[in-house]
Amino acid sequence: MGRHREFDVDQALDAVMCVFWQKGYEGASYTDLTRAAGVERPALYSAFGNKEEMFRKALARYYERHLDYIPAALDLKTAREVARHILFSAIDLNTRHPDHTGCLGINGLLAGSDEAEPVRRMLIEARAAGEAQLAARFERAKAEGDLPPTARPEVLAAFLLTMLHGMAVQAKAGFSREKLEAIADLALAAWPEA
Amino acid sequence: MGRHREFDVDQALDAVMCVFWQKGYEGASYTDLTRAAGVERPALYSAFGNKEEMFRKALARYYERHLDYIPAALDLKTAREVARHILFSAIDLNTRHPDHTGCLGINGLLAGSDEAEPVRRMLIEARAAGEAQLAARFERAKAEGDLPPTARPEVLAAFLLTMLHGMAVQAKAGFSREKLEAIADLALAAWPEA
DNA sequence: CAAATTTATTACCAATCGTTACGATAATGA
DNA sequence: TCATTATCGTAACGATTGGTAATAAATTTG
Repeated sequence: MGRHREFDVDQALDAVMCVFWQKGYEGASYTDLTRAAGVERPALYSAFGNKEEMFRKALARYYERHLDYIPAALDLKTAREVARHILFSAIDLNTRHPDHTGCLGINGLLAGSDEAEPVRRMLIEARAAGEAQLAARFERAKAEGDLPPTARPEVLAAFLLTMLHGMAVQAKAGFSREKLEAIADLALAAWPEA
Repeated sequence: MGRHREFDVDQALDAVMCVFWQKGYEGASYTDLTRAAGVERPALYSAFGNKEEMFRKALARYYERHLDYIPAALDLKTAREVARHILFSAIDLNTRHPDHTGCLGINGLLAGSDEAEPVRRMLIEARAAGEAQLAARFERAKAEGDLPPTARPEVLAAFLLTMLHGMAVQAKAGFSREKLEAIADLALAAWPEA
């Protein structure tokens, strides 16, 4: 019963996700968001809740649509393949869209007013969850003899994420895909051999 | 002639620098800045100009007070020593102050509204200048036989900065100094030997 | 001491922030 | 057809944003 929605909620969520991607959480105003979604303000509220919940939904979509290369990478055979796949997939993600470079999960993490701290914590926790997945995968690789006994899985996971986030920063600073790929190759040179 | 300033301009600049460090450019409001500086709003304007100019001055101070380890590192004997010194100095800087972790030069770089784009460009240019210095230093190292003939100085500089900025992100996410040091050691393992 | 000049304080400005009443509109069920 | 129900766009809310006039206080110069 009642009137039907005139806009596509999924499409609107994609649009606001891109705005958050480009400008971060606080940098994205409702004026930006409504313009991108092609929908007036109250429609966004009824569909997604307030700004923080809308960001949370956009972040979830980002993980499932654009960070799906991470679970895919975890299924690869060796730790090195996992690392290589993640690095180069991230480079592609960080540079493919010229109007929103870098990583949505990082762009809003570094700074913000006190009001935005719940969002920053949300991003920090999401990052930590990914790190834990990686560490577990490398732990398994070590047990399987795929990494040397001296390898420290949690350090390898942290190192890989550091490269990832560093490249996200460089991408925001305008680095080309080729330059990032050269960096990733250098990082892989530090990867321990079985 | 005229009345004297009742507050220490240098001290006030240090205070606002810390606020920018913690919250980024847009995340720092004048309410935050005046409270930190212990000075009313018009006094900040008369001393530093508007917010953007104040940030520029704070950034300049940050470079000369906290990023002075970079020019110092450039004078070291070998490229590896340069890299090592920069990495570990950055870790110290990123973790020494619990209330403003990470790097001021990065925290405001990733995201922001359209209004803040001049500041983002300012930070991007400052980053690029540092990268150019590093690349020149490693070029020299290659000429001096300190790096192998196959080494690519500009890639090494970019790699080092990627690690630096990645660690700045991790520091914002709460990484400990010990964890960052383990990561830095791993990065140095990728460094080419002469 | 008086004039001149600079700073400090208070109060205010227009604009924008995130959020929400409200009445009009459209689709359903009786 | 008519009442009900949900969504629409408009327009406004109070709070806060960066930025200033206006005035009081303080110090130097004549």
